[in-house]
Amino acid sequence: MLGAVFFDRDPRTVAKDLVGKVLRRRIRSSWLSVQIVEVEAYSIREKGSHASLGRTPSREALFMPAGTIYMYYSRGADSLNVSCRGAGNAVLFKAGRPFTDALSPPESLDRMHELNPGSRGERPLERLCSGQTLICRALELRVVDWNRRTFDPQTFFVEDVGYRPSRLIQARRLGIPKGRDEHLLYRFIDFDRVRSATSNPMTKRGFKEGVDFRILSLRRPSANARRDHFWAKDS
DNA sequence: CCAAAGATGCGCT
DNA sequence: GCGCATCTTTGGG
Repeated sequence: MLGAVFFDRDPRTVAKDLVGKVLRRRIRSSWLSVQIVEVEAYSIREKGSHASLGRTPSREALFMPAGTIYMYYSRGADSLNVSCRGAGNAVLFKAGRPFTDALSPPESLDRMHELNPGSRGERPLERLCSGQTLICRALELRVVDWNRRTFDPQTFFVEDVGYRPSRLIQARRLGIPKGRDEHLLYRFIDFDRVRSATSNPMTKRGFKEGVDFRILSLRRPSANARRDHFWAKDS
Protein backbone atom coordinates (compact mmCIF):
# COMPACT_ATOMS: atom_id res chain seq x y z
CA MET A 1 0.00 0.00 0.00
CA LEU A 2 1.23 3.50 -0.83
CA GLY A 3 1.26 5.48 2.41
CA ALA A 4 1.55 9.08 3.51
CA VAL A 5 5.20 9.25 2.44
CA PHE A 6 4.22 8.67 -1.19
CA PHE A 7 1.75 11.56 -1.13
CA ASP A 8 3.98 13.88 0.88
CA ARG A 9 5.61 15.34 -2.25
CA ASP A 10 4.81 17.97 -4.85
CA PRO A 11 1.39 17.05 -6.29
CA ARG A 12 2.80 17.12 -9.84
CA THR A 13 5.36 14.50 -8.91
CA VAL A 14 2.74 12.44 -7.10
CA ALA A 15 0.43 12.67 -10.12
CA LYS A 16 3.11 11.42 -12.51
CA ASP A 17 4.01 8.55 -10.19
CA LEU A 18 0.38 7.52 -9.75
CA VAL A 19 -0.06 6.64 -13.43
CA GLY A 20 0.03 2.84 -13.59
CA LYS A 21 -0.63 2.30 -9.88
CA VAL A 22 -3.70 0.30 -8.89
CA LEU A 23 -6.67 1.32 -6.76
CA ARG A 24 -7.79 -1.61 -4.61
CA ARG A 25 -11.27 -1.57 -3.17
CA ARG A 26 -12.98 -4.33 -1.20
CA ILE A 27 -16.73 -4.69 -1.57
CA ARG A 28 -17.91 -7.35 0.87
CA SER A 29 -15.56 -10.28 0.21
CA SER A 30 -14.33 -9.33 -3.25
CA TRP A 31 -11.58 -6.94 -4.28
CA LEU A 32 -12.21 -4.61 -7.21
CA SER A 33 -9.16 -3.08 -8.91
CA VAL A 34 -8.60 -0.17 -11.27
CA GLN A 35 -5.26 0.73 -12.81
CA ILE A 36 -4.76 4.48 -13.02
CA VAL A 37 -4.53 5.88 -16.56
CA GLU A 38 -5.03 9.64 -15.99
CA VAL A 39 -4.42 12.02 -13.08
CA GLU A 40 -4.44 15.79 -12.53
CA ALA A 41 -2.43 17.86 -10.04
CA TYR A 42 -3.83 20.90 -8.23
CA SER A 43 -1.98 23.49 -6.19
CA ILE A 44 -3.36 26.08 -3.81
CA ARG A 45 -1.11 28.58 -5.59
CA GLU A 46 -3.10 28.44 -8.82
CA LYS A 47 -6.72 29.31 -9.46
CA GLY A 48 -7.82 25.98 -10.93
CA SER A 49 -7.80 24.35 -7.52
CA HIS A 50 -10.66 24.05 -5.09
CA ALA A 51 -8.25 25.05 -2.32
CA SER A 52 -7.67 28.43 -3.96
CA LEU A 53 -11.39 29.14 -3.54
CA GLY A 54 -10.93 29.18 0.19
CA ARG A 55 -11.01 26.90 3.16
CA THR A 56 -14.52 25.67 3.91
CA PRO A 57 -15.76 22.59 5.81
CA SER A 58 -16.33 20.64 2.60
CA ARG A 59 -12.79 21.40 1.41
CA GLU A 60 -11.17 20.75 4.76
CA ALA A 61 -9.58 17.47 3.60
CA LEU A 62 -7.39 19.43 1.17
CA PHE A 63 -5.72 21.06 4.15
CA MET A 64 -5.24 17.87 6.14
CA PRO A 65 -1.98 15.84 6.14
CA ALA A 66 -0.68 14.39 2.86
CA GLY A 67 -2.50 11.17 2.05
CA THR A 68 -5.92 12.37 3.23
CA ILE A 69 -8.77 11.48 0.89
CA TYR A 70 -10.71 14.48 -0.46
CA MET A 71 -13.99 13.70 -2.17
CA TYR A 72 -16.51 16.17 -3.48
CA TYR A 73 -19.88 15.99 -5.15
CA SER A 74 -20.51 17.91 -8.33
CA ARG A 75 -22.99 17.66 -11.19
CA GLY A 76 -24.64 14.59 -9.82
CA ALA A 77 -21.63 12.41 -9.01
CA ASP A 78 -18.64 11.88 -6.71
CA SER A 79 -14.95 12.55 -7.43
CA LEU A 80 -11.83 11.22 -5.70
CA ASN A 81 -8.72 13.19 -4.71
CA VAL A 82 -5.84 12.78 -2.28
CA SER A 83 -4.08 15.60 -0.47
CA CYS A 84 -0.35 16.04 -1.11
CA ARG A 85 2.56 18.02 0.33
CA GLY A 86 1.60 21.60 1.06
CA ALA A 87 -1.74 22.55 2.58
CA GLY A 88 -4.34 22.79 -0.18
CA ASN A 89 -2.44 20.68 -2.73
CA ALA A 90 -3.91 17.49 -4.16
CA VAL A 91 -4.23 15.06 -7.03
CA LEU A 92 -7.49 14.15 -8.75
CA PHE A 93 -8.04 10.65 -10.15
CA LYS A 94 -9.38 11.24 -13.66
CA ALA A 95 -9.51 7.85 -15.38
CA GLY A 96 -8.50 4.23 -15.05
CA ARG A 97 -8.79 0.79 -16.51
CA PRO A 98 -10.29 -2.28 -14.81
CA PHE A 99 -7.47 -4.50 -13.62
CA THR A 100 -7.43 -8.23 -12.89
CA ASP A 101 -4.90 -10.42 -11.14
CA ALA A 102 -4.86 -12.99 -8.32
CA LEU A 103 -6.54 -10.57 -5.89
CA SER A 104 -9.16 -9.41 -8.40
CA PRO A 105 -10.14 -12.34 -10.63
CA PRO A 106 -12.17 -11.80 -13.82
CA GLU A 107 -15.42 -12.17 -11.85
CA SER A 108 -14.63 -8.85 -10.15
CA LEU A 109 -15.28 -7.17 -13.50
CA ASP A 110 -18.90 -8.31 -13.37
CA ARG A 111 -19.31 -6.55 -10.05
CA MET A 112 -17.86 -3.35 -11.48
CA HIS A 113 -20.20 -3.51 -14.46
CA GLU A 114 -23.11 -3.84 -12.01
CA LEU A 115 -21.96 -0.86 -10.00
CA ASN A 116 -21.44 1.28 -13.11
CA PRO A 117 -23.92 0.14 -15.74
CA GLY A 118 -24.18 2.07 -18.99
CA SER A 119 -27.44 3.80 -19.74
CA ARG A 120 -27.72 1.68 -22.87
CA GLY A 121 -26.25 -1.76 -22.34
CA GLU A 122 -23.02 -2.69 -20.62
CA ARG A 123 -20.14 -0.28 -21.07
CA PRO A 124 -17.10 -1.45 -23.03
CA LEU A 125 -14.58 -2.63 -20.44
CA GLU A 126 -12.06 -0.15 -21.78
CA ARG A 127 -14.45 2.75 -21.00
CA LEU A 128 -15.85 1.46 -17.70
CA CYS A 129 -13.65 3.79 -15.62
CA SER A 130 -12.74 6.47 -18.15
CA GLY A 131 -13.87 9.42 -16.03
CA GLN A 132 -13.40 10.72 -12.50
CA THR A 133 -16.96 9.94 -11.47
CA LEU A 134 -16.98 6.64 -13.34
CA ILE A 135 -14.08 5.42 -11.19
CA CYS A 136 -16.07 6.29 -8.09
CA ARG A 137 -19.18 4.54 -9.36
CA ALA A 138 -17.32 1.37 -10.35
CA LEU A 139 -15.60 1.22 -6.96
CA GLU A 140 -18.59 2.42 -4.93
CA LEU A 141 -16.72 5.39 -3.44
CA ARG A 142 -18.84 8.15 -1.98
CA VAL A 143 -18.21 11.43 -0.20
CA VAL A 144 -20.09 10.43 2.93
CA ASP A 145 -17.96 7.29 3.36
CA TRP A 146 -14.47 8.45 2.38
CA ASN A 147 -14.04 12.23 2.58
CA ARG A 148 -11.39 13.20 5.15
CA ARG A 149 -10.36 9.59 5.69
CA THR A 150 -7.07 7.86 4.88
CA PHE A 151 -6.40 4.71 2.92
CA ASP A 152 -6.97 1.45 4.73
CA PRO A 153 -5.31 -1.86 3.78
CA GLN A 154 -8.52 -3.70 4.71
CA THR A 155 -10.91 -1.86 2.41
CA PHE A 156 -9.35 0.76 0.13
CA PHE A 157 -5.79 1.59 -0.84
CA VAL A 158 -3.36 2.24 -3.72
CA GLU A 159 -0.79 -0.36 -4.73
CA ASP A 160 2.36 -0.39 -6.85
CA VAL A 161 2.05 -3.50 -9.00
CA GLY A 162 5.36 -2.89 -10.78
CA TYR A 163 3.95 -1.41 -13.98
CA ARG A 164 5.95 1.49 -15.43
CA PRO A 165 4.56 3.57 -18.30
CA SER A 166 7.03 4.12 -21.11
CA ARG A 167 5.60 7.52 -22.04
CA LEU A 168 3.19 10.03 -20.52
CA ILE A 169 1.09 12.67 -22.21
CA GLN A 170 1.30 15.87 -20.18
CA ALA A 171 -1.61 18.19 -20.97
CA ARG A 172 -3.90 20.98 -19.85
CA ARG A 173 -6.49 20.01 -17.31
CA LEU A 174 -10.14 19.63 -18.17
CA GLY A 175 -13.04 21.75 -16.99
CA ILE A 176 -10.97 24.73 -15.85
CA PRO A 177 -12.69 28.03 -16.71
CA LYS A 178 -10.79 30.76 -18.57
CA GLY A 179 -8.54 32.85 -16.39
CA ARG A 180 -8.20 30.12 -13.80
CA ASP A 181 -4.72 28.94 -14.85
CA GLU A 182 -6.21 26.65 -17.43
CA HIS A 183 -2.94 26.67 -19.40
CA LEU A 184 -0.98 24.74 -16.77
CA LEU A 185 0.09 21.28 -17.97
CA TYR A 186 -0.89 19.50 -14.78
CA ARG A 187 -2.64 16.51 -16.35
CA PHE A 188 -0.88 13.20 -16.96
CA ILE A 189 -2.03 10.29 -19.13
CA ASP A 190 -0.50 6.90 -19.85
CA PHE A 191 0.40 7.21 -23.54
CA ASP A 192 -0.13 3.51 -24.21
CA ARG A 193 -3.58 3.49 -22.61
CA VAL A 194 -4.99 6.77 -23.84
CA ARG A 195 -8.03 4.92 -25.15
CA SER A 196 -9.15 4.53 -21.53
CA ALA A 197 -8.52 8.21 -20.73
CA THR A 198 -11.25 10.85 -20.57
CA SER A 199 -10.05 12.26 -23.88
CA ASN A 200 -6.96 12.28 -26.08
CA PRO A 201 -5.05 15.60 -26.13
CA MET A 202 -3.09 14.50 -29.20
CA THR A 203 -6.20 14.31 -31.38
CA LYS A 204 -8.14 17.18 -29.91
CA ARG A 205 -8.84 19.94 -32.42
CA GLY A 206 -6.95 23.13 -31.67
CA PHE A 207 -4.51 21.40 -29.34
CA LYS A 208 -0.88 22.03 -30.25
CA GLU A 209 2.08 20.02 -29.10
CA GLY A 210 4.36 22.10 -26.93
CA VAL A 211 1.50 24.41 -25.93
CA ASP A 212 -1.51 22.35 -24.94
CA PHE A 213 0.31 19.06 -24.43
CA ARG A 214 3.68 17.38 -24.64
CA ILE A 215 5.00 13.85 -24.64
CA LEU A 216 7.24 12.72 -21.81
CA SER A 217 9.52 9.76 -22.47
CA LEU A 218 10.32 7.89 -19.31
CA ARG A 219 13.43 6.09 -20.47
CA ARG A 220 16.02 5.99 -17.79
CA PRO A 221 18.39 8.93 -18.11
CA SER A 222 18.93 11.04 -15.01
CA ALA A 223 15.63 11.54 -13.24
CA ASN A 224 16.67 14.94 -11.95
CA ALA A 225 17.64 16.20 -15.37
CA ARG A 226 14.27 15.12 -16.71
CA ARG A 227 12.40 16.81 -13.95
CA ASP A 228 14.23 20.10 -14.37
CA HIS A 229 13.55 20.02 -18.08
CA PHE A 230 9.86 19.23 -17.70
CA TRP A 231 9.11 21.91 -15.18
CA ALA A 232 11.41 24.62 -16.48
CA LYS A 233 8.50 26.61 -17.94
CA ASP A 234 6.27 26.51 -14.87
CA SER A 235 5.65 29.69 -12.95
C1' DC B 1 -30.75 30.57 -6.53
C1' DC B 2 -27.10 28.80 -9.68
C1' DA B 3 -22.49 27.46 -10.72
C1' DA B 4 -19.82 23.38 -10.40
C1' DA B 5 -11.75 19.73 -11.36
C1' DG B 6 -19.00 15.90 -15.46
C1' DA B 7 -21.34 12.46 -18.40
C1' DT B 8 -24.34 11.43 -22.07
C1' DG B 9 -26.82 11.47 -26.35
C1' DC B 10 -27.57 13.27 -30.68
C1' DG B 11 -26.42 15.60 -34.79
C1' DC B 12 -22.84 16.78 -37.70
C1' DT B 13 -18.35 17.06 -40.44
C1' DG C 1 -14.57 11.35 -34.41
C1' DC C 2 -16.11 16.11 -32.53
C1' DG C 3 -19.24 19.93 -30.50
C1' DC C 4 -23.07 21.23 -28.16
C1' DA C 5 -27.41 20.82 -25.48
C1' DT C 6 -29.25 18.58 -21.71
C1' DC C 7 -29.32 16.01 -17.53
C1' DT C 8 -27.56 15.70 -13.02
C1' DT C 9 -27.38 17.13 -7.21
C1' DT C 10 -25.21 19.78 -3.85
C1' DG C 11 -22.78 23.50 -1.42
C1' DG C 12 -22.22 28.22 -0.97
C1' DG C 13 -23.43 33.19 -2.03
